[in-house]
Amino acid sequence: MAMSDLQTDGTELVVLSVLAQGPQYGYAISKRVAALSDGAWSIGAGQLYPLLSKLEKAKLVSASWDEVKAEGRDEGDAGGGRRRKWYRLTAKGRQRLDQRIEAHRRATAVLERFIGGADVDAHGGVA
Amino acid sequence: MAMSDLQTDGTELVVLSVLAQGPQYGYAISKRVAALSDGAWSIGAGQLYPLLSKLEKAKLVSASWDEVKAEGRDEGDAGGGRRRKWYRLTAKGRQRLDQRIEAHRRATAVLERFIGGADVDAHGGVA
DNA sequence: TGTCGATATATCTGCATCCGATATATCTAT
DNA sequence: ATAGATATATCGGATGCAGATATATCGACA
Repeated sequence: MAMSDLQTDGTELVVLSVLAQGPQYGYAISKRVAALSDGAWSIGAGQLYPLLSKLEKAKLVSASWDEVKAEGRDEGDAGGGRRRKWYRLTAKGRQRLDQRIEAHRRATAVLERFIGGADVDAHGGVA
Repeated sequence: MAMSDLQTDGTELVVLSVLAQGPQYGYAISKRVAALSDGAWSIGAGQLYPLLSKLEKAKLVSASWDEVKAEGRDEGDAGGGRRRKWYRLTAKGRQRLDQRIEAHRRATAVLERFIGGADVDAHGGVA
């Protein structure tokens, strides 16, 4: 296992986490990421949709287009455009998420060993 | 700022951390990473040397070849091959390391918000 | 003496990912 | 009518990862 545990698709972990809180459609996912991170993170469309496709092919999520009420729309949702594709986590996706969370915690713990050593001002000469 | 804060060269952070504990040459750095991570991580030569070159060009580290004692070698070092290139952290490199550490801590804190939500079994149907 | 494995540095290259740009279309508000 | 937000999707340049390859020295063992 190479160093890449630190990174290997951090986006996947975040998207899977959002989906663990309930079904969402793509655009809402990107908004949720921005909101939960206070604008610090953003997932662009060019990254999100390929990722969702990949997750769908891997059966980590299942997807379905919603019924479009062309007119009507009596409900109070001020919501936007139609043609929404909803994604929900599969059991397999939930397992993957748990794996990724555990891998992340392990990687963070290991990294702390490196950082901990570096935090202390323990070096001699600085050129 | 995109999601890539989570990753953006985790290798650089690790190498800089190792160098913060004192000057090292390339091969020793890769061994130290393996040792400190209990073999969980490894930095291949194909990744390490280009990175060290990059860090040197960016003046984050300074490098110098050691004097080779062709014969002699009275000291007790059982050490291996010659032609060692030693790297040491510069002041600029130390600053970069501190930045990277802080960025990592921020990113980890944000990620915990996502994971924290996902940790709780708070989703409805699993397909 | 001869060969093997470890030490040591370095480049090349295939693959995947990141993410800005582009395309299309609908809905809301002014 | 026009602009901006909503919504999905693909393309392509830039970058990074990591295995393969190349070269050379040193210690150990038969």
